[in-house]
Amino acid sequence: MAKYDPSTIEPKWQAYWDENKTFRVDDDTSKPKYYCLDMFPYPSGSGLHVGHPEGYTATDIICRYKRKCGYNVLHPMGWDAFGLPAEQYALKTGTHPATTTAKNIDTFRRQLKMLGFSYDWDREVNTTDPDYYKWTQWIFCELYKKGLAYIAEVPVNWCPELGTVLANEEVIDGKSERGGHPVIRRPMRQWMLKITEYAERLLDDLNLVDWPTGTRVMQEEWIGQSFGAEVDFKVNGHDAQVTVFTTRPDTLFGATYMVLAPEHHLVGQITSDAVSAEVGAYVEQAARRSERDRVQDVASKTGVFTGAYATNPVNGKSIPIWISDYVLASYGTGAIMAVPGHDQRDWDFAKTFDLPIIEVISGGNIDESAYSGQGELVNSGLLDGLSVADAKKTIIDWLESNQSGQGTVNYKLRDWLFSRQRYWGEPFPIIHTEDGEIRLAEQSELPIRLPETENYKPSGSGESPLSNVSDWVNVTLDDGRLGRRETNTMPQWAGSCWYYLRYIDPHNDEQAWDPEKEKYWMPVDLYVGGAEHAVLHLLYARFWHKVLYDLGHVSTPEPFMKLIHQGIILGEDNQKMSKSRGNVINPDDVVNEYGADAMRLFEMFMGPLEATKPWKTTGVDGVRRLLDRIWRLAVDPETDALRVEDSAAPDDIQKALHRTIKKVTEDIEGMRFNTAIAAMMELTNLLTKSNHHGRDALEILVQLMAPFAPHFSEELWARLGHQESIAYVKWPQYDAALIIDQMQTYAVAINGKMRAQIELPRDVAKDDALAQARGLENIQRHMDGKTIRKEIFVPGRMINLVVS
RNA sequence: GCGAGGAUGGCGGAAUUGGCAGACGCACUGGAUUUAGGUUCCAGCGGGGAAACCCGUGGGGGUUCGACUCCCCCUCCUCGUACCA
Repeated sequence: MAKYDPSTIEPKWQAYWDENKTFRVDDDTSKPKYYCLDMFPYPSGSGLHVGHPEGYTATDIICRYKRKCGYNVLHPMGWDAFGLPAEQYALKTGTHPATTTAKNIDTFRRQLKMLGFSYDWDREVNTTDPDYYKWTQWIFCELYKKGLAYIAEVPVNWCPELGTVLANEEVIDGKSERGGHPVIRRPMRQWMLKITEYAERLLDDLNLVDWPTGTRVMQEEWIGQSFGAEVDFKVNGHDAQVTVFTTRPDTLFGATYMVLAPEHHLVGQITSDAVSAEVGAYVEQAARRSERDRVQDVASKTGVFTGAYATNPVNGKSIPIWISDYVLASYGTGAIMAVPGHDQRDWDFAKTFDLPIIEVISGGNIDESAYSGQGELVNSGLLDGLSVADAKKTIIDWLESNQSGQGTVNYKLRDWLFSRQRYWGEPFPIIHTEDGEIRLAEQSELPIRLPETENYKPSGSGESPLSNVSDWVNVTLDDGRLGRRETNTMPQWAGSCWYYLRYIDPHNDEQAWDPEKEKYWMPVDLYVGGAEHAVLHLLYARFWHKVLYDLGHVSTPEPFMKLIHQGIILGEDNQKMSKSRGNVINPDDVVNEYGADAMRLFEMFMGPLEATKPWKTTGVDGVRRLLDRIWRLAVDPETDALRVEDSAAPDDIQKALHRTIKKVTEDIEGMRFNTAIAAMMELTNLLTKSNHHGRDALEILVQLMAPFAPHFSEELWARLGHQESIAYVKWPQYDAALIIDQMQTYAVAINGKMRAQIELPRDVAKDDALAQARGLENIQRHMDGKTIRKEIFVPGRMINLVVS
């Protein structure tokens, strides 16, 4: 082999790493730890696309670098393998989802190994493995015992076509995200997790983590904390009261009507006979539309008067009670007091139905629009003359002392719908006994395995296919009672909520993980994955983690300290890659043509990690050329002999070498891989141009390349005469003294325009520098006949002469 | 609407955070080597201009000796979100 040939050296070194367990990690607590986590993939049937290796290459570079810096690095990989596609494939072909999943995982693993990622494969986890989901079930038991899991009849997104209930995020425009089938709302018995109980801490503890601001903001908005008050309005002529939530209790005197959500439990009770038909029709119509549909049309307001009135506790005034779908049943109390003077939605509604509008905050013009700014309270009795902030305090005190309400904090966050009507998910460790008890499995009974079956069809009633497997569903308890297993399964999020903990101790069959190991490895230092998980996965995982923290199972309040989202890689046509557009790049093809190291380099060279950027196959030529050139610096392409000399590097090369060490080190730390590669290209260009083959220079360059192009670097390192893998060879250090220039090039400008350059000693005195600059020929020419007004001297950089 | 991010050569992108705009790479052009090249090497490559110079980082204003960088206004793009009381 004369030329650089990735197709022979890459498999060679992958085999070497496998055989020597080069990247196996021990719990060596004498070394500082670094836990670097990739979001594990769903092993789809189509295999890896080029987007996956982007994040994985970035973390692999960090990990390989950290190892060389003496860290004990945990860098694992696994499979988030439950999910609908394998089940749908089973329906179509009869292939068991486990078979499909195993096959897909084999493809993914092969592709990841092909790219030379330094995972500790002994720690691979698979969410569908009973030895894994045993502990997912165990965590559910812990949640249940803590009172955080409950059953509720909740209106859910029922998709008849898929025979399953979908999460809100899986419904787009009233259609299922997968397949585009119609979705309707229907109440169903569901498992819920009380994530709302953790709302405040999930919000506050965002301060403990180093996350992208966009992601933090999204989580904050999703949690949606707002401060306000609950106010009780007595319904006239009924033994009932309507409690509303408002963030503007200061505007209580401006409430001119109330609105209940159509689903509000009091609607039936308070509606007067005269309008019951009309109200009934409106309620029915609202029920047919999904919540998402209902909020589509923000501009126009609809609603119906119930015929009932309520009394404003603060002034005893009677105000009409309406129903409208602009009030959401699932937020706050499902009822509002309407203050059209100071809330645009209420204003729009009041205008539509000709309801009175009263000004209670001065400063706006309520004839034109609602005024939501600051101002002085007016028409508000005891609040008159106060500021908005003071009025809020005063009225909350008044409400509390008059038993008419209290200050509260409200959240947009809702409890987590945690059951799916599917086969291919974790079974709940729950038996419903004939006498109505909900019996949780003992730990010794876990895992509750998925039964083998040929029938994956949804029962149609809404129950999962598991209900078809009667000898699994029906059980007799030790005490002789009969029972039915829970037939719902857990959502795909379940397994991904805690996989990072299982990596710590993946083969433990006594417990989910050893607390001592957890203390050493947690928290995750760096977590890299797609921005599409900014809210759901990351919020759910944080929730579980906090519960586990409260139960003493983990030692840190937050699981993921630093978070980075890799950008999306577009097709060469600047469009999102998709099969239908035919612009998908297959990593296998790229590796075949250019090699894995070139693929890795190019993924990093394209641009900043977090940016969205288009793929360009000819661009791979550039990084491949880098590898070829470095190769030729070390190996004679004619004879395949090493052509390294032991001669010392001249000063300019020495300087460039140490500058490159500095640059690459800092860029890796800052995850600026594109500029790190550019720096190595510059060094390579210099060595090539200088025809320099010094051992010192080459060894350093190979070391710097090692995290980026690991096979290539191992091969050259070995050829350079080293017996050991380069993986743990100490990262090169730069000598700061060698980087300093004794002479520096200054730009000399007149009125800010660069007119000349001058070489000056590093420690040149200002006056000296200015004098020399003034003497330059081109400077003289530009100053001719003008007076110097000001002289700027920036040490090491430039001189600016201001003339007129 | 709201929130976050962005706009720099033909293209992807750099710019030590206020100090020589366009590093590095792709594409392209010219030259050398080669029987040949999707090879290698050398040189060029923002626009205008023989040149001196002039213009140039989405647009407009401002601060400054000096602005891709800071401030104000506007346009467009991408992502997220959407009556949350």
